[in-house]
Amino acid sequence: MAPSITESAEVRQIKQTAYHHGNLRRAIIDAALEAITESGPAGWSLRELARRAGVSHAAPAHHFGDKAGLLTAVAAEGFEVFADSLERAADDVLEVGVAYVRFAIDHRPYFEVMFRPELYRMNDSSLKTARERAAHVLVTSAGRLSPSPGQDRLTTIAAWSLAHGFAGLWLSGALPETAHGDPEALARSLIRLFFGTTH
Amino acid sequence: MAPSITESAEVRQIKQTAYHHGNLRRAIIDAALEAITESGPAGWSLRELARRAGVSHAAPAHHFGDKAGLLTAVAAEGFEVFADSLERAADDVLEVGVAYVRFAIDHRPYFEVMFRPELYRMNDSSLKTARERAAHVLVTSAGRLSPSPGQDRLTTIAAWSLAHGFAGLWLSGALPETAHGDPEALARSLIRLFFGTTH
DNA sequence: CTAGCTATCTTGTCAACGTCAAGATAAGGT
DNA sequence: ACCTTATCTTGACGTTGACAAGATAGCTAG
Repeated sequence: MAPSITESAEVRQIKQTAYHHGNLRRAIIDAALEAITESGPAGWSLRELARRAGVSHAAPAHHFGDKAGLLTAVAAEGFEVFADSLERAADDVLEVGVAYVRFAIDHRPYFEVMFRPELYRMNDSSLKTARERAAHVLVTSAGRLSPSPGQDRLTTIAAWSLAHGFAGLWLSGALPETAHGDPEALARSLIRLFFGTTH
Repeated sequence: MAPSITESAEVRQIKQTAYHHGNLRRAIIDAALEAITESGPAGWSLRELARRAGVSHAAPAHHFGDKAGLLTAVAAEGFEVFADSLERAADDVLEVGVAYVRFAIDHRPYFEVMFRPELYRMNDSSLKTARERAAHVLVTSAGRLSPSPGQDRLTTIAAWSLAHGFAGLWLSGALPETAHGDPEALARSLIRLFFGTTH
């Protein structure tokens, strides 16, 4: 550290009084993810995020425009991580479902924004492409499970609903006490129960 | 103004300038349901609801305490309508699932609050009893579907997840274009697909 | 190396918000 | 007829999202 000549990036990261933050965009998104984890996608303010990042109250606006803009960025990033996770499991249909549930639990703040379209702007291009990338994995992998050729569509929606519903119920704490334990293992059992014991 | 004899209830309902509203609690909840339908469970203000009901900005506080109090009342009422709907279908397991989805779509504003515990206070007693009443129907009816006696718990969670997930995906508009049409008929097909053709 | 250009951040402001406190009004029982 | 209580209003305070204008610094051309 402590470079002698120029105000390098390292110095800027350390001293909080610097005029330029260095990577405020990332810092605000990270602060938003933290805040969403603590109190949901609406339990915080832009000004609070700015305070956490050590900048003035109007600084975030330059990067995101407004609150919906920030949530659009969060949702877009979420769909990208989501699509990556699903694609990594795309070979095995069971694992796609497990990856769906694991994403919701491991990346809860993303998940809580992504499926709440009224919070952000769905016409964002990077968001749309990532979203379609994730949907593609779901449709192609779940279609393989179809018992009869005419039921691809139905089977896909069913598998998707099962994973999505379990994730949502788990996150909202609505499941009865008997459902405690490891959510990933439980999800695996659920999917197996439905699609036979092919795995 | 200047009523001749008595300020009857009819008069009070008509003239908006009356000091007492008549049934402000109901009016505010109804206004909240409307506002949630239009812009989600966070896209409105208490003051806006007061304006819609034609009362001053602080009037709602007397009935609900604060915003979370109002949302608690909405959630409690929602769980009661929900439990009623499920109980009415409790004979037929397939119909319980259909009733679940239909409630989410027909009473969307309730549904959007009920499964977001961070919005309200879960320790409300009337809310808890209605919530347990609904859960009881789900557990007992879905348990009957279990293929083997040891899998009651898993079967219940699976059926619940399927209905809940389909409802949530439908409401958020996340399903692909191929899934358009009548959601109730689609839900019926989904449940049949999973639990065999016993119906 | 320096002059200016542009991205980035700050400061100041505004209307609207949730909440509280204090007062006004009406309803209903004694 | 009174008066107690529930209901609603008025006014205020600190906070919020958004906007406008100014300050600062990194970058590029000359």
